[in-house]
Amino acid sequence: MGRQPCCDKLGVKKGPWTADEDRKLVNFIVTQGQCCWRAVPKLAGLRRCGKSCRLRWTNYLRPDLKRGLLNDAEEQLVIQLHSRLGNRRWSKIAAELPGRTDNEIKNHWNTHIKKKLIKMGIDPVTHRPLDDQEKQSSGGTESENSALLPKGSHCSSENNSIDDDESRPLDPNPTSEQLLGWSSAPLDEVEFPNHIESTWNSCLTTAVTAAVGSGCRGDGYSDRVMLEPEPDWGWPAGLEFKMKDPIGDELGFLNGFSFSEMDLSLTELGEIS
DNA sequence: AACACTTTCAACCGCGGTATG
DNA sequence: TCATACCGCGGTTGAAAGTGT
Repeated sequence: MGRQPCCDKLGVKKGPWTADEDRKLVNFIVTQGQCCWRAVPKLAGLRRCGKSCRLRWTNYLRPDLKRGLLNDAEEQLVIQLHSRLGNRRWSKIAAELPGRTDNEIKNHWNTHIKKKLIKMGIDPVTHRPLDDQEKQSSGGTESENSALLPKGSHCSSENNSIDDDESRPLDPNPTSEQLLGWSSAPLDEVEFPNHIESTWNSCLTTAVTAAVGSGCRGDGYSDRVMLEPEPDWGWPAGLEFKMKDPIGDELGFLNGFSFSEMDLSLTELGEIS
């Protein structure tokens, strides 16, 4: 003996919502609040299934929703988060963008961002340059195939914006540095010793400490830390510290923090050399 | 103006995890 | 403990709007 069914499938209306249905649903939720969705259609006088009501409310009628296309900053944040979380975390991505729904972000990704990335020569699934992947499939070396995750500055307006000027011819074979807007110096890769990989926090702390010591800023990711030189400091090369995440992506991540803001000593630097 | 084709996005579907009886 | 419904999620669909010829 289980629960009662959510709704009688017979007589349940499907398809686009009418203004009258919207009004009924909004009136009900505004006056009664969100209770169990199963009861909503009946109490609100709607011939809809509760699931449909919930979807309509969360994706369209909620008063705190923003309208219109995602702006540049939101788009960049989506790209950044998608590089870490992938397609299976739209709800987590949406949680980082107030007023936006997972459905909206998913749609925007599929209709706009994906195409822009492809046009820029970046694989929207792996976030690596497409030509790098060709090299990899034809036997490129590990260093040639350095993974490139977009970071805060990756798509910033000053360096490498995803702009709307689609008439401008694109470099058919952009280098990874061009894609990132970094200097032409090669990336360094530091493999962490096993003992440092004992926990995510110790890895991150060590990498961040190294970054501070190197005069870099950057972003923390679930499985790596991307480092970029401060433009004014004249640091010669971008650095990438690659590390495993022993815990998994459920641990959370750090959004666009500045290394210089973190109070870390430099004593752990020796651990990665 | 008319048609074909493409793009957009709201809504649906089905699945997995959780709650309930 | 088990069967079943609820909930939330990601993937997909299809009607409407937009664009090209």
